[in-house]
Amino acid sequence: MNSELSPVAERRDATLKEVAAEAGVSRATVSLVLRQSPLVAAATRERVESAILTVGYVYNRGAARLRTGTSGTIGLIVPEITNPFYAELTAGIDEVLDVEGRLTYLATSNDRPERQERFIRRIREQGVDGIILSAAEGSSPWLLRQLREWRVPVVQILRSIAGIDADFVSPDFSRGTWAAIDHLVAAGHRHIALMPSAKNTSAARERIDTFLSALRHHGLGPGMVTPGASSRSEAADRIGETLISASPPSAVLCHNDLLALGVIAELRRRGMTPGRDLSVIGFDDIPEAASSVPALTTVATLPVEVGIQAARLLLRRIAMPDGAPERILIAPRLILRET
Amino acid sequence: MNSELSPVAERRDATLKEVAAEAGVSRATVSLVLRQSPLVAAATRERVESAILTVGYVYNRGAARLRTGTSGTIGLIVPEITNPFYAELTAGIDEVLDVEGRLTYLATSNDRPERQERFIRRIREQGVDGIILSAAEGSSPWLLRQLREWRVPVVQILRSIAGIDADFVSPDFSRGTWAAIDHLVAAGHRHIALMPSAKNTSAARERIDTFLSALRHHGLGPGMVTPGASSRSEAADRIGETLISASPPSAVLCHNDLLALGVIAELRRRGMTPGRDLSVIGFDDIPEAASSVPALTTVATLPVEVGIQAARLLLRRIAMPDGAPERILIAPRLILRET
DNA sequence: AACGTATTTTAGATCGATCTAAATTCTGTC
DNA sequence: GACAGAATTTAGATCGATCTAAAATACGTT
Repeated sequence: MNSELSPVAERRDATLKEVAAEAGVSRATVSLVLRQSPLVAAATRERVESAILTVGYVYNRGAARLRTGTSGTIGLIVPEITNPFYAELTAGIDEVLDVEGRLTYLATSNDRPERQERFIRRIREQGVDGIILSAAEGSSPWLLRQLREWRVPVVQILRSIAGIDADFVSPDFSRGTWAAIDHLVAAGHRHIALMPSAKNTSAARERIDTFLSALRHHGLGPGMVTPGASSRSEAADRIGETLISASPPSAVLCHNDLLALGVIAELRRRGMTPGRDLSVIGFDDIPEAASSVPALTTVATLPVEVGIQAARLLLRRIAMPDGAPERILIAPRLILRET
Repeated sequence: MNSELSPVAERRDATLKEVAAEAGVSRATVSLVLRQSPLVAAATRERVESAILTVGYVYNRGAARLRTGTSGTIGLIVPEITNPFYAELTAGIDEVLDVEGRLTYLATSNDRPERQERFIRRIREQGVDGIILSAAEGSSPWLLRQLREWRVPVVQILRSIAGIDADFVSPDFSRGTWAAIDHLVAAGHRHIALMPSAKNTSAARERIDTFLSALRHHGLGPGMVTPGASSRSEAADRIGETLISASPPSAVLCHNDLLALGVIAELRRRGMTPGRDLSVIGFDDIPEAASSVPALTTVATLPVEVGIQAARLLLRRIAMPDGAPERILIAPRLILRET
């Protein structure tokens, strides 16, 4: 290298002012061109547009936000992005926002409320136009009230914080649970167990309640709920304990596919055949469900669709902050495979 | 409800000015308090801090960026978030940025360069401080040169655009490939195939080149490279075609675990035993690899670690824009299971 | 050519923070 | 109590856009 101290060029992006100078018009005119205003004459517009290219202009959205109050961004908070369900959901959201020209801030809360609140504070500082929230386990209802007071549009997904009538998009877990139980009962099962999530969320509680009602409706006793699990291996342990109990079930409905796959693995380890010795049904229909051996029977919850609907609802809410809250439930589909 | 037209309160967030009024000091002083300046007297600081709470102040980072030129955000571009590898990588990045107090814009390019460029333009308008990029297939080298000219710090991950000496973090695919081939050769295999990705990326080409060199090194002919695949089912088709060829291989190394799982599924469908009739090795060690039946032998590429290193490197680069480019390769681990 | 109307363009204030340079207040000393 | 020097506080300009209200220009009639 030649110059030892080569001073950083410190080239800042070109601004409106430079474009205006290049095109020989005022800043206000350039601004009008940028916003596609019909006010400006065709010839002027062309001159400005080529000036924009020659000076390499970059729109400064932060500066614009100062006046317009909108940033073109939204925040997405999920418990964990490594869960395939949330990954697909994120893809659905991204699809909608991309065509709308908006950007997404992503954060994973790891189900820790304080991390979630930290993130919310930060995106508020950035001036997000709205938030899609799958609340961390243990989030306080106070949080949602706070957000409402701040007038930040929020759409909740999958999990809803109790006691507040807010926008909400989710698979219809209740309907999915009914479908699974009806199917098992029709197949002759009389002793059915539920393996719930170890997490105490609205989505988990809803499934337990529905499970119990469905069994009662079919006249099948109080119903057996195993201890909760939150990973494959925990699910394997739980099903192991359950199988040696006094009256083991002939079918088990699991909170999600990961747990169901854990159950299957344990059955095979014990030389049992999933689908014959114990029927297993999961929730979600993650890619692995179709390709596992044996293939998993499951309730598909269509995460991409949930994401798309959530994004669309948020956009509507941003446009109409005082409209009535909506509740959108995506109908799940029972997918019969081998277990 | 009582008031039919309840006019939207249009309550904007409180600003520095209001805090200043409440605390009886100037805006400048409040600003100093916010930035933890040692200049301000303890008593004043306290007064300001309580004023901040009582008026419900929200820092406006957009306004600050106008003066400071930094936004506290970075952009992350991945081909697809639904790939478990990228999901874990994202989690690693998120972990680092959370403790650093920064926010992440997430976008998925779906391997479409125009979508990728659209996203880059948008985050530039927002003034991102840096970008972590896993370039879409077919990205032009021009893009990276452009970014450099714009002086946006960029760290590439996994895939690197040719011809430019830039910051790069990736699993050491070459080393992983050697480890897998050495293992197969030591196990007695003489006819080894590679099933590459259908995508033409640097990561794919590197694996093919290394595979060929490794075989040559072991004196095992030119080496057999099957047509590429990019999904489980494509992998199944490809391996089907390969098995009926004149001299079928006794082992196959796959571009990633998803392809390897597709291969295994096809073998089972044909009544063959993976690991005996055909050895199969994947790349990545996604969660499913450990739990599939039979469990998949694979080269673990430690996505979380890659994410963490990439985030740290980007932060270093933002702090020192003109430092020498770094290349960080994460050593993979061969995990022997049943295939 | 003069006039009224319609079309374009612009000057200057503004959004909410930071920065600079200067003003103010506080200390300790004599 | 006056003064130098340190510690604290502040007025006002500034970042890059948008907005308002007014100015400049063009156009069609008579």
